[in-house]
Amino acid sequence: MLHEEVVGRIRAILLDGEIPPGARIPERELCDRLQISRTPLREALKVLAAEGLVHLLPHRGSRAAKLTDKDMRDLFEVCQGLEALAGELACERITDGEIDEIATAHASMVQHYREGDLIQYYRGNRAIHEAIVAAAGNPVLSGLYASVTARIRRARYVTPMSPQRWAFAVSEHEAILNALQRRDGVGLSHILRAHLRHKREEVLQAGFAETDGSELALKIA
Amino acid sequence: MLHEEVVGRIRAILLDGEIPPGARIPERELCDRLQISRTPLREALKVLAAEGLVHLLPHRGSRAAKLTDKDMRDLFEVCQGLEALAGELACERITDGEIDEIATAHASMVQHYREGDLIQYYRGNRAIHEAIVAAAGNPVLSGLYASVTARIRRARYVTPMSPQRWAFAVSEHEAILNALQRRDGVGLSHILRAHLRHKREEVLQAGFAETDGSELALKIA
DNA sequence: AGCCCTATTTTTGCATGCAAAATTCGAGTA
DNA sequence: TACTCGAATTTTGCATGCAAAAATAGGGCT
Repeated sequence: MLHEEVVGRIRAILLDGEIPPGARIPERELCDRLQISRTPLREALKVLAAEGLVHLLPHRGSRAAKLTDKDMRDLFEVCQGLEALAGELACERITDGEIDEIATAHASMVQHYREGDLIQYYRGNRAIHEAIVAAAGNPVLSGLYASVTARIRRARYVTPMSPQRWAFAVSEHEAILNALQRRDGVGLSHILRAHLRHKREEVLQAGFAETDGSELALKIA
Repeated sequence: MLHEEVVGRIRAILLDGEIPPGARIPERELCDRLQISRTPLREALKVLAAEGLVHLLPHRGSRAAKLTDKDMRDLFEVCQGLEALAGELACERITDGEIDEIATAHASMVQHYREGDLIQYYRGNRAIHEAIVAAAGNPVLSGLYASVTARIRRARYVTPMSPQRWAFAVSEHEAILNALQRRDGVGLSHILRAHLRHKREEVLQAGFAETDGSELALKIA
């Protein structure tokens, strides 16, 4: 198994919440599961620590990172900046074909909205945001965006929405598509920022800051 | 020696160009120099690879990353976005005391300009940009900024400037300080973007894309 | 019982060793 | 001389083992 694959698999385990935020990362257990020894596992953990997904405590092992409200706010803030930049750049560089693809994805997402399928709606939603970032044609930007969005993915794409809020989010997406089709970079960047600001308020209001295992147990109980 | 220290020291070696871009990273030699074994060294190299400072080639070791013109453009583009965001946030959050500190740093930088001391000018310049980012009060942003700017540091703060260009850069900095003092976030973000765009054009025009050891040898010869 | 101090166990962090892959070197050929 | 093919050497990637630190358990004390 390649180094990048190890990193990817552990990342997935963390993002899925299989190891809940704040919980200790069972080194030995992961070694057994991934069929690797401690050396490559620990290499991967250090990389994930640099990404912010893992906290390393000297001589005390590693824990799945736990996001506070402040972390969440900071991450959304940066995400707004990155998507705004991506929107502007995308409008300069996107091809007609790519716009058509996004329009198709948009239509499909709206269909899921009409059907009330939140899971599929979120899936399409995320694909659109990622397509816009990809259209910016800047791999550095794509990389930072991937790293930042990974950390807020669950909050962003799991939080339930009120019918009003959902309807409004869809209308924002209409505006996003529209600005993209007009290649209005400044307009698109403003809409994206507002769109994400709203999402952030929603997430924080829902109290989605991550808890450690014990608090989680309390919440579930 | 702590893990973070190992990463830091290797990063410094790479940023100083002691191991030139494109050159092979001599594992054994670094082990001797840092007085550590291969295990912690390799952990650090994987982290630096995730940061983009090192390229890992499976079964072929690691090399100091080499920036192409495109990489440089992409990095500056993202840097523009990050500084613009930082400028807006800073105007919302910066204290009067912090503004005074930046004003002092600015005055000192202008003095270095008058004295024609480019090295000291760049040092002060960098301190101001970093202070603005710090004033944004967003550690996630600060982290990404640090990582992006590290990669373009040499290009950004080493390229010589024509007298006209230097004078203009100073005038841009006057405007930056002014916007900050007026807490004009939108204005500041525009100035910062333009400022960085000009710097990027300058750097690319100077042909600062990084070369590998052999090309470097040719340039020096 | 509650608390603290010590002995045992577990876990961490790193050096080392070994198999596999890649690179280098050299002999043989054209 | 230039080139190719193959053996020797070096380097990489990982499993393992060991010393040090931390967590845990247990016994004695108040």
